Amino acid sequence: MPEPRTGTYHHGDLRRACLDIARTILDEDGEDALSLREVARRAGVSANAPYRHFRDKDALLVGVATLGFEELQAAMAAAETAAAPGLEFVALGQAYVRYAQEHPGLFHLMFSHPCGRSAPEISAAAAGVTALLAARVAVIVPDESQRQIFATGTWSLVHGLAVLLINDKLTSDDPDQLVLDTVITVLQSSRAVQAVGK
Amino acid sequence: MPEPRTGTYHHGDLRRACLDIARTILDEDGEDALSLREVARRAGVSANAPYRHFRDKDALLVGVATLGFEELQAAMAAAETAAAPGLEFVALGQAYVRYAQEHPGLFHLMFSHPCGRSAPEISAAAAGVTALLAARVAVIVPDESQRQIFATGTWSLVHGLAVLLINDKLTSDDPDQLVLDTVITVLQSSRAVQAVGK
DNA sequence: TGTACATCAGTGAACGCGCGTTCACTGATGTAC
DNA sequence: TGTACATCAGTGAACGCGCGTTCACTGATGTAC
Repeated sequence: MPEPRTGTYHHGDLRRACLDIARTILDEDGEDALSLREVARRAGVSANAPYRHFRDKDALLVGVATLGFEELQAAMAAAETAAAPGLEFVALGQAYVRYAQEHPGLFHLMFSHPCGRSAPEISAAAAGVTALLAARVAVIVPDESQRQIFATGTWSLVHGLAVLLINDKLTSDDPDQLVLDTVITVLQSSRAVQAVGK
Repeated sequence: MPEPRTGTYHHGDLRRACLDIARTILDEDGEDALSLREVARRAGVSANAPYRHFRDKDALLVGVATLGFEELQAAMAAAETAAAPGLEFVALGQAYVRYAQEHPGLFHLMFSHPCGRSAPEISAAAAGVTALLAARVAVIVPDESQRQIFATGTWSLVHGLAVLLINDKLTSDDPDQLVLDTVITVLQSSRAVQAVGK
């Protein structure tokens, strides 16, 4: 990571700086406050310097969203590794919700911005997250025919929690516990399904 | 519903017209396309005529979001009434997801716009929806201590499905079936929990 | 090692745009007498 | 029933703003010889 050589004409790593600044703006002031000009301003650079690194505003957004998915995946993977045996899946969900709460603006951009519908870069990064979930589901749901619906259901559950918490539609002083309680309910159901299956 | 008297200076019911037009813009062109000026334009009225009916742009948004919650509640109530015995809860979820898919822009405004955080009008309308869910939960989950977590979990699940479907993160050619499958999974869990409780 | 030159990453001024909002106004409506 | 007048719901022009983006430019960097 090349430190910006102060005093020089060139910035050092303006692309990276723009991405970081955009993240900060998103989380602190929300999507409406995120403009290319504001990013340039905070980077201490002229209004169109970012155009050397991003074709247009959308390209910046795509970059930030992609970064977000990669970070989310890393956070989830770390939580899964650190989890107590048997609680890996719950840990994934908790990390997911935690990330959303720590980066509400970014999370919103990642999942709700129109640019995410067309950018393959974002889709690829998002696929990393879902793959992580799918792998864990494969471990805890032996019945293959149940896996897809279980994965979709739990992902939706956790995503719904994240979104509702972010938007103050749900309040909890202990989101980790909330994820645990709700996900455990579904986990029990999966055992019930297996029992029924026998 | 007073029809606009064509040819007269006065519009008839500009307030209502603005709300309807705003809804349409939201669903057809998204939140970014929704401006007071565009609403006025489509209503065939001068740019500041809406100010006779809304203090500012936020007031219009609050009005639209409130309308949305009332409509959502009505749609859910109707679905609940029409449902086959035992499937009322699933019907509520299906109606919820269906409404989201039919009105993606509006749904997004209702749940994700900052103005929703401060407007008591919106909170009140949203409470109507959650009350509907809570009432049904009370019927199907006899164990009172389980009700809250069950209500939160299922709401999140259904909300997550809605959001992910709207944003193309999940694809399904039969959303009703998807809701049924995922919610049923949780319903089975509730029976499992009851069984365990005995 | 030194120099010429292509390329890269910035600058600063300017563009047109649509927006929210305000102003002074006027035509339409409805009510008191 | 007719009229004076207050009020309501519009008009049209204008404001300042920040935005995305483009232009012609220049200083810094790195490479070929």
